[in-house]
Amino acid sequence: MPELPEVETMRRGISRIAGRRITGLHVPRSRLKPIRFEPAPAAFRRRAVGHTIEAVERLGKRVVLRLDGDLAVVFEPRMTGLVLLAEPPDTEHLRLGLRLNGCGAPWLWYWDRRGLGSVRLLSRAQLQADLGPHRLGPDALELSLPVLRARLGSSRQPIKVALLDQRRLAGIGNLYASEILHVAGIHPQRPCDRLNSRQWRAIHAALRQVLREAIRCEGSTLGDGTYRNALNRPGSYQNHHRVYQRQGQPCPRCGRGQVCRTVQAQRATFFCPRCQRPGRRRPKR
DNA sequence: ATTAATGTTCAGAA
DNA sequence: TTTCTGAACATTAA
Repeated sequence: MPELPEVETMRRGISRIAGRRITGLHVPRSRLKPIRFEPAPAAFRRRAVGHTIEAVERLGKRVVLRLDGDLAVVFEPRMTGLVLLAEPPDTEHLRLGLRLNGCGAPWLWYWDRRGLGSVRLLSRAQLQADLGPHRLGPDALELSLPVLRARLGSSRQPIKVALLDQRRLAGIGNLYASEILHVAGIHPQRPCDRLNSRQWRAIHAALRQVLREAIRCEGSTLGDGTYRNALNRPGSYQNHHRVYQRQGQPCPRCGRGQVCRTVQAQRATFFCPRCQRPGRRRPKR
């Protein structure tokens, strides 16, 4: 579930570790199936220990520690991964600890309940090959309106589905796609290539508004309570959700429509059928 | 007890 | 080229 706002919150929460050196690695033994670890823990330890964290960055939905020596540690939380400076929620699902030099919180943890995420140590070349611009589109937060339109405008995909494509633009996931389109007043099934300039402007504005507000709230902690910031505290944007997982409830915008749940590309989509009209068919000549 | 649902990414197919 | 489908995994709710 961590999407751009949650991952950005993680990044900010651990940014203070910049300048510290990795002095050790702890990989808890567990009965669970191990997460994707690259390279294997022994080689990871050999190559990472001794290097200094020069910067803490975000690439789409991933947290990247830039190390000296052209190395990078990439955390990819996918569904349930957390990057923490505080004590993890439990030890059962703890996957990795990085010991750092200096006083204060000397451990950086990676915790992942479902274990779909990964931790990788990559060279600059590997990072470029795996997460370069041909694999990841421009960051959703820094996207200008013309770039947004250039990257989505000619697609025949429904707008909701296109917003989730990380090669087109990076950072938006299932929750925020529904929220953004509700704020923009656009039906999620509308094909990209049939949106007009006014509608692209609305999507661009809504995208920025929703993501910024969600970051301010430190992300959304859903019902299962999995997502936490780096200090193991929940976000609060779930209290501002307009449509996500609110099917059957009245639309907070018009007050009259009932929020609908549908499925697109095997993912749940939420929208108000009254505020988000499918739009007219192409005018007859 | 079984099944569905959860959301992200990738491999492989259409 | 573009788009679509299923699998990966752990847990909870129905």
